[in-house]
Amino acid sequence: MKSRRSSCTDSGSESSETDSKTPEKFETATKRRMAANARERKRMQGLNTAFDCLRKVVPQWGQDKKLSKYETLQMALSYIVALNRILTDTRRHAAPHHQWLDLQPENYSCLMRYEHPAGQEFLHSSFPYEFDGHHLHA
DNA sequence: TAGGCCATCTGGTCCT
DNA sequence: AGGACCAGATGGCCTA
Repeated sequence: MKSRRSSCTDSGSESSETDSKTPEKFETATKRRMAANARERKRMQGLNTAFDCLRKVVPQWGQDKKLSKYETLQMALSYIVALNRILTDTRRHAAPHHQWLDLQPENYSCLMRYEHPAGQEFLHSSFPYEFDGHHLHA
């Protein structure tokens, strides 16, 4: 755990003046700030854990380089779109005796919760990578 | 050394 | 009132 700030740390030295008019108020404000900082650290750690989980299920460029957060989100998005297309194509060509393949959208819609700001149009954009089962190729 | 990425702090806003 | 969430600021680490 490294502290990135040298000038203002958990000491709460930047509490507002109104909160620190008396030593008691200063102390409570400091404690509140420290507690808030700790909560924020924990929240961000949870977020990073979620990113790590996502990295494990998303195709990687290679074993050596870890995807950045932004890249992870972009890759997950593209990957989901690609999987959705595979499912759609499979359903279209599946023979009747392959009913296990005939998934209904509600059965995998949990994978499609992401809504791109650009709207539904995004879902029809093409997956920009080739996936060989383990790695992606541009 | 510049730029990218990241962790942390902080104050504001919203929600319970 | 207090916690969750968010975005901006800051500064450290790493790589080309």
